[in-house]
Amino acid sequence: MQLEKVTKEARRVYDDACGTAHGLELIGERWALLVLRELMLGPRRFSQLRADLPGISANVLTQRLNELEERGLVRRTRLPPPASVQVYEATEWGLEAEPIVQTLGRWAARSPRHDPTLPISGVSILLSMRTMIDAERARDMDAHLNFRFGDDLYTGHLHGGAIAISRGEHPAPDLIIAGEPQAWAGVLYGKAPLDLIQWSGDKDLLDRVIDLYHLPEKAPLPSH
Amino acid sequence: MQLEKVTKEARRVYDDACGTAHGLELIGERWALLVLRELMLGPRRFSQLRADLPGISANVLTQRLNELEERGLVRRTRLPPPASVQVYEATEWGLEAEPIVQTLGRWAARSPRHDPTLPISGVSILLSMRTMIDAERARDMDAHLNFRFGDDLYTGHLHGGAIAISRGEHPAPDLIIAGEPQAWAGVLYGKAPLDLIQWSGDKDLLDRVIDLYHLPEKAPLPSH
DNA sequence: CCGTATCCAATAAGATACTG
DNA sequence: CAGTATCTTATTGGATACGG
Repeated sequence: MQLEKVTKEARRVYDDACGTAHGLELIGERWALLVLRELMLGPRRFSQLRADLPGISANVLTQRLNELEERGLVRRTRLPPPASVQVYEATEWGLEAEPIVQTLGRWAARSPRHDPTLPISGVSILLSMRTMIDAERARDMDAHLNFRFGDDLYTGHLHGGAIAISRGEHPAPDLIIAGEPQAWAGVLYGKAPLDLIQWSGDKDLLDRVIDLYHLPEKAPLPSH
Repeated sequence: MQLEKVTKEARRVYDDACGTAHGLELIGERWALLVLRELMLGPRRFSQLRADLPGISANVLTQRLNELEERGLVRRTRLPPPASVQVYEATEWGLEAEPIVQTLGRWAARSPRHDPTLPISGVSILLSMRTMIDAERARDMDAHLNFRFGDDLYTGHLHGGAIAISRGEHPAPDLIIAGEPQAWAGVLYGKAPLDLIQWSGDKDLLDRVIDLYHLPEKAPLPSH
C-alpha cells in the first residue's frame, strides 16, 4: 500500500528541475489554467465558473479547485454580508500567473486553426483586451468604458496605451457596452456589425476602440 | 466509427474562443511543451529527446511529435550529409512559443514545492539562464562562454544585460564550463561548490556569472 | 540504433444522477 | 446552489516486440 501510493504520486511528476516542468505540475492539468483565468478579475462562485467554462463537469471543477487551493493558487472565501456566499478567489501568486495566460493566448492567436467565433466568457474577452491592444494607436486615448455581461459589471480605463480592467462600474463612463461576450468578441476581432451588441455613449470612441484590436497573421500549416 | 471519431475529437476541445484555451489545445497535452522546449536551441534526435525527458515513454514521445508536427509546430528534417540522420526541429511558429516556456518557468520558480536539485537537461538550464539573468548586474558585462554537456556544445554571449545562447562553440571563449547540466544548475542556483563542474578560463568571470542568478522569493503555502 | 506498433494496468476525464 | 457518487470512456505510461 505504501508502495502503491509512492508509485501513484511519482507517475504524474516530471522529475525535472526546470521551472517550466514544475509549472506544468502546478497548472498543467486539463482546465486548470482556464479556471485560474476566470478568477483573474476577481472572485467567482462555483456555478459561475461552471457556466463560464462550457464543457467542464462538476466533478472535474471540484477537483481542479481543490488542487489549486492545495497548491496555494486559489483560496476559498466568503463574500462579506449581506451576500455571505462562498466564492473562489485567486491568491496573489495565482494572480501572478496572468502573464502565462496572456503569453499563451497571444501565441495561439496565430494558429491557423483558431476559431474566434466560439463562445467566450466575459473575463476572457476583457483579459484579451488587455493583451491584444494596439499600444501605438491607443497611446493618446483616454476614456472610461463600462461593460455589462449578464449580471457581471466591469469597467476599463483606456489610458497611456493600455487598458486597465476591473470589476464594477465607472459612475460617468464615456461608453457603455452590453450584451453577450461572444458578440462583443465578434465586433472587436471579427469587425462584425455593431447591432450584435447594445451600446450607448460616444460612437466615435466605440469605432476607435474597435480599431485598436486585430488578430495577428496566421502561422503556416504544415505543407505535406 | 464515424460517430466515435467525432465524439473522441470533440471531447478534447474546449469550445472556447479564448486564445488561451486554443493554446492549451495545441500544446496543453502532457509533455508537449517540454518536447517543444527541448527544440528551442536547435534540432534534436528522437533518442536525445528521450534522454532529455526522463520518464517519457517512446510511444508517448512519438505521439506528441506527430501531433506537434501536424499542428505546424515541429518539422521532421534530415541533417545535411555526412550526418544525414533524421531530426525534429521547431518551426518558426514553434520557436515563438519560447515566451510561454519562459513565463511559465519564471512563475513556477516561486513555488514552495519547486525542487531545483532534480535532473535537468542542457537546453533547460541554458534557457533558464536566458530567463533568469539579473539584467541590472549583467548590464556592463561582456563575455563569451562555452558550455559542453555530454556531446552537446553551446555558446553564450553575455552582452548588454542579456545572454544570447546558441548551438556550437566560440573559438576564443573567456570561460568554458563542462559537466552535467544538473551540476551546473546546482552551482548556478544552489551556489554549490565549483568542483561539481569542470571549468577553465576566467575564475573571476565565473564568480560574477554565478552571481547573476538567484531564485525568487517563495510564494506562501496555503495556511489551512 | 531509430523509431513504431501493440498490449496491459493505472489514472484522469466526462456524463449523469443524486444529496444536504 | 454546491458539490458527491458512480459509471463509462480516454489517455497515459510501462513493457515488449517488431521493422528499417
